[in-house]
Amino acid sequence: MDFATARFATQGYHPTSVAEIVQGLGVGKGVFYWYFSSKEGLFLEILKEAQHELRRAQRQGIGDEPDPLRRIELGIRASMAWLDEHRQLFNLFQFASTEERFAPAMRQGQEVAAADAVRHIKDGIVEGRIRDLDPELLTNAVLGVINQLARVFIHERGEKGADVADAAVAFCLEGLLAGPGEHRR
Amino acid sequence: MDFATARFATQGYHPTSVAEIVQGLGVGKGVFYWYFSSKEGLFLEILKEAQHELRRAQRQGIGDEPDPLRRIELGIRASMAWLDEHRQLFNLFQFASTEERFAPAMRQGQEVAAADAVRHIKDGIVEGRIRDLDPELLTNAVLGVINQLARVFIHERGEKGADVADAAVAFCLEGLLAGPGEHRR
DNA sequence: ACGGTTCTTGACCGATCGGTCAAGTGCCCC
DNA sequence: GGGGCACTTGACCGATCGGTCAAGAACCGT
Repeated sequence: MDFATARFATQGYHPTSVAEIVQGLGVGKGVFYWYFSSKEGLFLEILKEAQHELRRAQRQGIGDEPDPLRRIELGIRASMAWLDEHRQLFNLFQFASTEERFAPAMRQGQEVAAADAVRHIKDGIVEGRIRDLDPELLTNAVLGVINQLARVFIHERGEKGADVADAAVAFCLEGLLAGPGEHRR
Repeated sequence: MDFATARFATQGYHPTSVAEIVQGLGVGKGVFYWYFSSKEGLFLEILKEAQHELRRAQRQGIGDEPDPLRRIELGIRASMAWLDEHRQLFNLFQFASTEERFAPAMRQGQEVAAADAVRHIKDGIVEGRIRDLDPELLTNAVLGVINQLARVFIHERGEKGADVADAAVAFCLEGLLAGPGEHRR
Protein backbone atom coordinates (compact mmCIF):
# COMPACT_ATOMS: atom_id res chain seq x y z
CA MET A 1 0.00 0.00 0.00
CA ASP A 2 2.96 2.29 0.59
CA PHE A 3 4.14 1.49 -2.88
CA ALA A 4 0.78 2.34 -4.39
CA THR A 5 0.73 5.57 -2.41
CA ALA A 6 4.09 6.55 -3.82
CA ARG A 7 3.00 5.86 -7.38
CA PHE A 8 -0.26 7.73 -6.97
CA ALA A 9 1.60 10.64 -5.46
CA THR A 10 4.26 10.96 -8.12
CA GLN A 11 2.27 10.05 -11.23
CA GLY A 12 -1.27 10.87 -10.27
CA TYR A 13 -4.19 8.60 -9.63
CA HIS A 14 -5.41 7.97 -13.16
CA PRO A 15 -2.07 7.53 -14.87
CA THR A 16 -1.16 4.83 -12.35
CA SER A 17 -2.63 1.54 -13.48
CA VAL A 18 -3.40 -1.46 -11.33
CA ALA A 19 -1.13 -3.50 -13.58
CA GLU A 20 1.72 -1.17 -12.77
CA ILE A 21 1.15 -1.43 -9.05
CA VAL A 22 1.08 -5.21 -8.94
CA GLN A 23 4.05 -5.45 -11.26
CA GLY A 24 6.05 -3.11 -9.07
CA LEU A 25 5.17 -5.31 -6.14
CA GLY A 26 6.05 -8.46 -8.04
CA VAL A 27 2.69 -10.08 -7.48
CA GLY A 28 -0.20 -11.10 -9.67
CA LYS A 29 -3.26 -9.02 -10.28
CA GLY A 30 -5.52 -11.40 -8.43
CA VAL A 31 -3.90 -10.69 -5.10
CA PHE A 32 -4.74 -7.02 -5.51
CA TYR A 33 -8.42 -7.70 -5.93
CA TRP A 34 -8.28 -10.20 -3.12
CA TYR A 35 -7.28 -7.49 -0.64
CA PHE A 36 -8.96 -4.46 -2.16
CA SER A 37 -12.39 -4.10 -3.65
CA SER A 38 -11.16 -1.93 -6.49
CA LYS A 39 -8.61 0.67 -7.43
CA GLU A 40 -10.95 3.31 -6.11
CA GLY A 41 -11.35 1.39 -2.87
CA LEU A 42 -7.61 1.25 -2.37
CA PHE A 43 -7.35 4.96 -2.93
CA LEU A 44 -10.09 5.72 -0.45
CA GLU A 45 -8.40 3.53 2.12
CA ILE A 46 -5.14 5.34 1.63
CA LEU A 47 -6.91 8.65 2.04
CA LYS A 48 -8.76 7.66 5.15
CA GLU A 49 -5.69 6.23 6.80
CA ALA A 50 -3.63 9.28 5.98
CA GLN A 51 -6.21 11.66 7.37
CA HIS A 52 -6.43 9.61 10.50
CA GLU A 53 -2.68 9.65 10.95
CA LEU A 54 -2.46 13.37 10.41
CA ARG A 55 -5.11 14.03 13.00
CA ARG A 56 -3.35 11.73 15.42
CA ALA A 57 -0.08 13.58 14.89
CA GLN A 58 -1.83 16.86 15.58
CA ARG A 59 -3.36 15.61 18.79
CA GLN A 60 -0.10 14.18 19.94
CA GLY A 61 1.74 17.38 19.15
CA ILE A 62 -0.70 19.41 21.15
CA GLY A 63 -0.65 17.10 24.12
CA ASP A 64 -2.38 18.54 27.15
CA GLU A 65 -1.26 22.13 26.72
CA PRO A 66 -3.95 24.24 28.38
CA ASP A 67 -3.37 27.60 26.71
CA PRO A 68 -5.47 27.82 23.55
CA LEU A 69 -2.99 29.98 21.69
CA ARG A 70 -0.21 27.57 22.46
CA ARG A 71 -2.46 24.72 21.35
CA ILE A 72 -2.91 26.40 18.00
CA GLU A 73 0.80 26.95 17.69
CA LEU A 74 1.57 23.36 18.55
CA GLY A 75 -1.06 22.20 16.10
CA ILE A 76 0.54 24.23 13.34
CA ARG A 77 3.96 22.82 14.14
CA ALA A 78 2.69 19.27 14.31
CA SER A 79 0.88 19.61 10.99
CA MET A 80 3.90 21.09 9.33
CA ALA A 81 6.15 18.36 10.65
CA TRP A 82 3.76 15.68 9.48
CA LEU A 83 3.49 17.21 6.03
CA ASP A 84 7.28 17.30 5.98
CA GLU A 85 7.50 13.60 6.32
CA HIS A 86 4.66 12.09 4.23
CA ARG A 87 5.04 14.76 1.59
CA GLN A 88 3.83 12.17 -0.89
CA LEU A 89 0.40 12.31 0.67
CA PHE A 90 0.13 15.99 0.02
CA ASN A 91 -0.47 15.50 -3.67
CA LEU A 92 -3.03 12.85 -2.95
CA PHE A 93 -5.03 15.12 -0.74
CA GLN A 94 -4.94 17.84 -3.28
CA PHE A 95 -5.96 15.58 -6.12
CA ALA A 96 -8.68 13.90 -4.14
CA SER A 97 -10.52 17.13 -3.56
CA THR A 98 -10.67 17.80 -7.30
CA GLU A 99 -12.49 14.63 -8.29
CA GLU A 100 -16.12 14.36 -7.47
CA ARG A 101 -15.96 10.81 -6.15
CA PHE A 102 -13.23 11.56 -3.65
CA ALA A 103 -14.15 15.09 -2.67
CA PRO A 104 -16.84 14.10 -0.13
CA ALA A 105 -14.43 11.87 1.77
CA MET A 106 -11.85 14.62 1.74
CA ARG A 107 -14.25 17.31 2.88
CA GLN A 108 -15.47 15.13 5.69
CA GLY A 109 -11.97 14.48 6.93
CA GLN A 110 -10.99 18.11 6.66
CA GLU A 111 -14.05 19.20 8.58
CA VAL A 112 -13.30 16.80 11.39
CA ALA A 113 -9.75 18.04 11.64
CA ALA A 114 -10.89 21.65 11.41
CA ALA A 115 -13.40 21.13 14.19
CA ASP A 116 -10.54 20.58 16.64
CA ALA A 117 -8.90 23.81 15.67
CA VAL A 118 -12.19 25.68 15.79
CA ARG A 119 -12.54 24.77 19.43
CA HIS A 120 -9.19 26.25 20.33
CA ILE A 121 -9.96 29.39 18.43
CA LYS A 122 -13.29 29.77 20.17
CA ASP A 123 -11.55 29.37 23.51
CA GLY A 124 -9.14 32.08 22.51
CA ILE A 125 -11.98 34.37 21.54
CA VAL A 126 -13.88 34.01 24.80
CA GLU A 127 -10.63 34.72 26.60
CA GLY A 128 -10.42 37.89 24.54
CA ARG A 129 -7.05 36.97 23.12
CA ILE A 130 -8.20 36.27 19.57
CA ARG A 131 -10.03 38.78 17.46
CA ASP A 132 -13.75 38.29 17.38
CA LEU A 133 -14.24 36.96 13.87
CA ASP A 134 -15.95 33.82 12.64
CA PRO A 135 -13.91 30.98 14.20
CA GLU A 136 -14.39 28.70 11.22
CA LEU A 137 -13.07 31.36 8.95
CA LEU A 138 -10.01 31.94 11.09
CA THR A 139 -9.41 28.21 11.24
CA ASN A 140 -9.48 27.88 7.50
CA ALA A 141 -7.20 30.83 7.08
CA VAL A 142 -4.65 29.09 9.29
CA LEU A 143 -5.09 25.84 7.39
CA GLY A 144 -4.55 27.68 4.15
CA VAL A 145 -1.30 29.11 5.41
CA ILE A 146 -0.11 25.72 6.50
CA ASN A 147 -1.00 24.07 3.22
CA GLN A 148 0.51 26.67 0.97
CA LEU A 149 3.73 27.05 2.94
CA ALA A 150 4.11 23.31 3.19
CA ARG A 151 3.63 22.89 -0.54
CA VAL A 152 5.86 25.67 -1.73
CA PHE A 153 8.65 25.65 0.82
CA ILE A 154 8.77 22.08 1.96
CA HIS A 155 7.42 20.19 -1.00
CA GLU A 156 8.81 22.24 -3.85
CA ARG A 157 11.91 23.78 -2.33
CA GLY A 158 12.81 21.20 0.27
CA GLU A 159 13.31 23.58 3.16
CA LYS A 160 13.35 22.52 6.77
CA GLY A 161 9.90 21.98 8.22
CA ALA A 162 10.71 23.58 11.55
CA ASP A 163 11.84 26.87 10.03
CA VAL A 164 8.76 27.12 7.88
CA ALA A 165 6.64 26.33 10.91
CA ASP A 166 8.20 29.22 12.83
CA ALA A 167 7.25 31.64 10.12
CA ALA A 168 3.77 30.15 9.77
CA VAL A 169 3.12 30.58 13.47
CA ALA A 170 4.37 34.15 13.42
CA PHE A 171 2.21 35.03 10.45
CA CYS A 172 -0.90 33.39 11.76
CA LEU A 173 -0.68 35.02 15.15
CA GLU A 174 0.31 38.52 14.20
CA GLY A 175 -0.27 38.88 10.51
CA LEU A 176 1.79 40.98 8.17
CA LEU A 177 1.86 44.26 10.03
CA ALA A 178 4.81 45.50 11.94
CA GLY A 179 4.51 48.31 14.43
CA PRO A 180 3.72 48.57 18.12
CA GLY A 181 2.02 45.23 17.99
CA GLU A 182 5.42 43.69 17.44
CA HIS A 183 6.17 43.70 21.16
CA ARG A 184 2.73 43.61 22.59
CA ARG A 185 2.97 40.15 24.08
CA MET B 1 -13.41 25.81 -24.85
CA ASP B 2 -15.69 27.07 -22.10
CA PHE B 3 -17.63 23.87 -22.40
CA ALA B 4 -14.51 21.76 -22.05
CA THR B 5 -13.45 23.83 -19.06
CA ALA B 6 -16.76 23.17 -17.35
CA ARG B 7 -16.52 19.43 -17.95
CA PHE B 8 -12.94 19.26 -16.77
CA ALA B 9 -13.86 21.23 -13.68
CA THR B 10 -16.87 19.17 -12.66
CA GLN B 11 -15.72 15.71 -13.67
CA GLY B 12 -11.98 15.98 -13.58
CA TYR B 13 -9.49 15.93 -16.41
CA HIS B 14 -9.09 12.19 -16.95
CA PRO B 15 -12.73 11.17 -16.64
CA THR B 16 -13.65 13.69 -19.32
CA SER B 17 -13.10 12.15 -22.73
CA VAL B 18 -12.53 13.96 -25.97
CA ALA B 19 -15.54 12.13 -27.37
CA GLU B 20 -17.70 13.60 -24.64
CA ILE B 21 -16.49 17.11 -25.31
CA VAL B 22 -17.12 17.04 -29.02
CA GLN B 23 -20.48 15.34 -28.53
CA GLY B 24 -21.54 18.00 -26.06
CA LEU B 25 -20.57 20.59 -28.60
CA GLY B 26 -22.38 18.79 -31.40
CA VAL B 27 -19.35 18.58 -33.63
CA GLY B 28 -17.18 15.82 -34.99
CA LYS B 29 -13.98 14.69 -33.45
CA GLY B 30 -11.90 15.95 -36.32
CA VAL B 31 -12.68 19.57 -35.63
CA PHE B 32 -11.25 19.16 -32.14
CA TYR B 33 -7.92 18.00 -33.46
CA TRP B 34 -8.04 20.68 -36.10
CA TYR B 35 -7.98 23.40 -33.46
CA PHE B 36 -6.05 21.69 -30.69
CA SER B 37 -2.97 19.57 -30.85
CA SER B 38 -4.25 17.11 -28.26
CA LYS B 39 -6.37 16.83 -25.17
CA GLU B 40 -3.36 17.79 -23.12
CA GLY B 41 -2.75 20.78 -25.36
CA LEU B 42 -6.29 22.00 -24.82
CA PHE B 43 -5.90 21.67 -21.10
CA LEU B 44 -2.65 23.59 -21.08
CA GLU B 45 -4.23 26.34 -23.13
CA ILE B 46 -7.11 26.59 -20.70
CA LEU B 47 -4.66 26.81 -17.82
CA LYS B 48 -2.51 29.43 -19.40
CA GLU B 49 -5.43 31.59 -20.38
CA ALA B 50 -6.96 31.35 -16.93
CA GLN B 51 -3.72 32.30 -15.21
CA HIS B 52 -3.35 35.21 -17.54
CA GLU B 53 -6.86 36.41 -16.83
CA LEU B 54 -6.41 36.13 -13.09
CA ARG B 55 -3.25 38.15 -13.20
CA ARG B 56 -4.97 40.76 -15.33
CA ALA B 57 -7.81 40.99 -12.84
CA GLN B 58 -5.33 41.46 -10.03
CA ARG B 59 -3.53 44.25 -11.82
CA GLN B 60 -6.76 45.95 -12.71
CA GLY B 61 -8.02 45.69 -9.15
CA ILE B 62 -4.88 47.28 -7.79
CA GLY B 63 -4.86 50.10 -10.30
CA ASP B 64 -2.33 52.80 -9.49
CA GLU B 65 -2.75 52.75 -5.74
CA PRO B 66 0.59 53.96 -4.33
CA ASP B 67 0.39 52.57 -0.78
CA PRO B 68 1.87 49.05 -0.71
CA LEU B 69 -0.43 47.84 2.04
CA ARG B 70 -3.44 49.03 0.13
CA ARG B 71 -2.06 47.37 -2.97
CA ILE B 72 -1.91 44.08 -1.14
CA GLU B 73 -5.41 44.52 0.13
CA LEU B 74 -6.74 45.37 -3.30
CA GLY B 75 -4.90 42.40 -4.73
CA ILE B 76 -6.54 40.11 -2.21
CA ARG B 77 -9.95 41.49 -3.00
CA ALA B 78 -9.44 41.24 -6.73
CA SER B 79 -8.25 37.65 -6.45
CA MET B 80 -11.17 36.69 -4.29
CA ALA B 81 -13.64 38.32 -6.64
CA TRP B 82 -12.10 36.56 -9.61
CA LEU B 83 -12.16 33.20 -7.87
CA ASP B 84 -15.80 33.90 -7.05
CA GLU B 85 -16.70 34.11 -10.69
CA HIS B 86 -14.68 31.41 -12.49
CA ARG B 87 -14.99 29.04 -9.59
CA GLN B 88 -14.82 26.25 -12.14
CA LEU B 89 -11.22 27.10 -12.78
CA PHE B 90 -10.34 26.59 -9.17
CA ASN B 91 -10.57 22.83 -9.44
CA LEU B 92 -8.51 22.88 -12.59
CA PHE B 93 -5.71 24.76 -10.93
CA GLN B 94 -5.74 22.42 -8.01
CA PHE B 95 -5.72 19.33 -10.17
CA ALA B 96 -3.07 20.65 -12.51
CA SER B 97 -0.55 21.01 -9.74
CA THR B 98 -0.96 17.35 -8.78
CA GLU B 99 -0.03 15.86 -12.15
CA GLU B 100 3.56 15.93 -13.18
CA ARG B 101 2.92 17.07 -16.74
CA PHE B 102 0.93 20.11 -15.70
CA ALA B 103 2.71 21.05 -12.50
CA PRO B 104 5.55 22.93 -14.18
CA ALA B 105 3.15 25.17 -16.07
CA MET B 106 1.22 25.78 -12.90
CA ARG B 107 4.28 26.56 -10.83
CA GLN B 108 5.55 28.96 -13.42
CA GLY B 109 2.28 30.85 -13.52
CA GLN B 110 2.04 30.95 -9.76
CA GLU B 111 5.54 32.27 -9.44
CA VAL B 112 4.88 35.06 -11.89
CA ALA B 113 1.76 36.06 -10.02
CA ALA B 114 3.54 35.79 -6.70
CA ALA B 115 6.38 37.98 -7.93
CA ASP B 116 3.99 40.93 -8.14
CA ALA B 117 2.88 40.46 -4.57
CA VAL B 118 6.45 40.01 -3.38
CA ARG B 119 7.28 43.47 -4.66
CA HIS B 120 4.52 45.08 -2.66
CA ILE B 121 5.56 43.21 0.43
CA LYS B 122 9.14 44.27 0.01
CA ASP B 123 8.01 47.86 -0.34
CA GLY B 124 6.06 47.51 2.85
CA ILE B 125 9.08 46.12 4.64
CA VAL B 126 11.44 48.90 3.63
CA GLU B 127 8.80 51.37 4.80
CA GLY B 128 8.87 49.52 8.11
CA ARG B 129 5.18 48.76 8.00
CA ILE B 130 5.48 45.03 7.41
CA ARG B 131 7.36 42.70 9.68
CA ASP B 132 10.81 41.84 8.50
CA LEU B 133 10.37 38.25 7.41
CA ASP B 134 11.13 36.54 4.12
CA PRO B 135 8.89 38.35 1.60
CA GLU B 136 8.32 35.23 -0.45
CA LEU B 137 7.16 33.40 2.59
CA LEU B 138 4.74 36.14 3.55
CA THR B 139 3.45 36.24 0.02
CA ASN B 140 2.75 32.55 -0.03
CA ALA B 141 1.06 32.74 3.32
CA VAL B 142 -1.31 35.33 1.92
CA LEU B 143 -1.90 33.23 -1.17
CA GLY B 144 -2.67 30.25 1.01
CA VAL B 145 -5.27 32.21 2.93
CA ILE B 146 -6.89 33.37 -0.28
CA ASN B 147 -6.99 29.90 -1.78
CA GLN B 148 -8.31 28.12 1.26
CA LEU B 149 -10.97 30.69 2.07
CA ALA B 150 -12.06 30.86 -1.53
CA ARG B 151 -12.37 27.10 -1.71
CA VAL B 152 -14.20 26.50 1.52
CA PHE B 153 -16.41 29.55 1.82
CA ILE B 154 -17.04 30.53 -1.75
CA HIS B 155 -16.67 27.27 -3.59
CA GLU B 156 -18.15 24.85 -1.07
CA ARG B 157 -20.52 27.05 0.89
CA GLY B 158 -21.44 29.63 -1.70
CA GLU B 159 -20.87 32.69 0.47
CA LYS B 160 -20.43 36.19 -0.87
CA GLY B 161 -16.96 36.90 -2.19
CA ALA B 162 -16.78 40.40 -0.75
CA ASP B 163 -17.49 39.29 2.81
CA VAL B 164 -14.88 36.58 2.66
CA ALA B 165 -12.43 39.06 1.22
CA ASP B 166 -12.98 41.40 4.17
CA ALA B 167 -12.08 38.66 6.59
CA ALA B 168 -9.12 37.55 4.51
CA VAL B 169 -7.71 41.06 4.49
CA ALA B 170 -8.19 41.43 8.23
CA PHE B 171 -6.49 38.13 8.94
CA CYS B 172 -3.57 38.71 6.62
CA LEU B 173 -2.83 42.16 7.98
CA GLU B 174 -3.25 41.59 11.67
CA GLY B 175 -3.34 37.88 12.25
CA LEU B 176 -5.32 36.10 14.88
CA LEU B 177 -4.37 38.09 17.91
CA ALA B 178 -6.61 40.64 19.51
CA GLY B 179 -5.28 43.15 21.98
CA PRO B 180 -3.83 46.65 21.78
CA GLY B 181 -2.97 46.10 18.16
CA GLU B 182 -6.64 46.11 17.37
CA HIS B 183 -6.76 49.90 17.14
CA ARG B 184 -3.22 50.63 16.24
CA ARG B 185 -3.89 51.89 12.75
C1' DA C 1 -1.90 -38.21 3.26
C1' DC C 2 -5.85 -35.95 2.16
C1' DG C 3 -10.00 -32.72 1.75
C1' DG C 4 -10.69 -27.97 2.39
C1' DT C 5 -9.77 -23.30 2.89
C1' DT C 6 -6.92 -19.40 1.94
C1' DC C 7 -4.25 -17.17 -1.09
C1' DT C 8 -1.97 -16.37 -5.76
C1' DT C 9 -1.37 -16.42 -10.69
C1' DG C 10 -1.67 -14.24 -15.31
C1' DA C 11 -4.22 -14.95 -19.52
C1' DC C 12 -8.22 -12.97 -20.81
C1' DC C 13 -12.42 -9.85 -21.38
C1' DG C 14 -15.32 -6.00 -22.79
C1' DA C 15 -15.11 -1.19 -22.59
C1' DT C 16 -13.15 2.92 -23.51
C1' DC C 17 -9.58 5.88 -24.42
C1' DG C 18 -6.81 9.46 -27.38
C1' DG C 19 -5.84 10.03 -31.90
C1' DT C 20 -6.06 9.22 -37.25
C1' DC C 21 -7.75 9.64 -41.80
C1' DA C 22 -10.23 8.86 -46.20
C1' DA C 23 -14.09 11.06 -47.66
C1' DG C 24 -16.68 14.59 -48.04
C1' DT C 25 -18.89 19.70 -47.56
C1' DG C 26 -19.13 24.34 -48.15
C1' DC C 27 -16.87 28.54 -49.76
C1' DC C 28 -14.10 31.78 -52.25
C1' DC C 29 -11.45 33.46 -56.04
C1' DC C 30 -10.28 33.40 -60.60
C1' DG D 1 -18.38 26.84 -62.87
C1' DG D 2 -14.57 24.67 -61.58
C1' DG D 3 -10.21 24.07 -59.17
C1' DG D 4 -8.38 24.60 -54.69
C1' DC D 5 -8.38 25.52 -49.90
C1' DA D 6 -10.38 25.62 -45.20
C1' DC D 7 -12.90 23.04 -42.48
C1' DT D 8 -15.79 19.01 -40.83
C1' DT D 9 -17.30 14.31 -40.30
C1' DG D 10 -17.46 9.82 -37.81
C1' DA D 11 -15.93 5.16 -38.59
C1' DC D 12 -11.97 3.20 -37.31
C1' DC D 13 -7.41 1.96 -34.97
C1' DG D 14 -4.10 0.11 -31.64
C1' DA D 15 -3.31 0.61 -26.90
C1' DT D 16 -4.56 0.30 -22.45
C1' DC D 17 -7.58 0.26 -18.84
C1' DG D 18 -10.11 -1.93 -14.56
C1' DG D 19 -11.73 -6.12 -13.45
C1' DT D 20 -12.71 -11.48 -13.82
C1' DC D 21 -11.81 -16.23 -13.34
C1' DA D 22 -10.35 -20.99 -14.13
C1' DA D 23 -6.48 -23.07 -12.56
C1' DG D 24 -3.48 -24.03 -9.33
C1' DA D 25 -0.05 -23.45 -4.92
C1' DA D 26 0.62 -23.30 -0.13
C1' DC D 27 -0.86 -24.36 4.20
C1' DC D 28 -3.96 -26.07 7.40
C1' DG D 29 -6.42 -29.38 10.94
C1' DT D 30 -7.31 -34.02 11.19
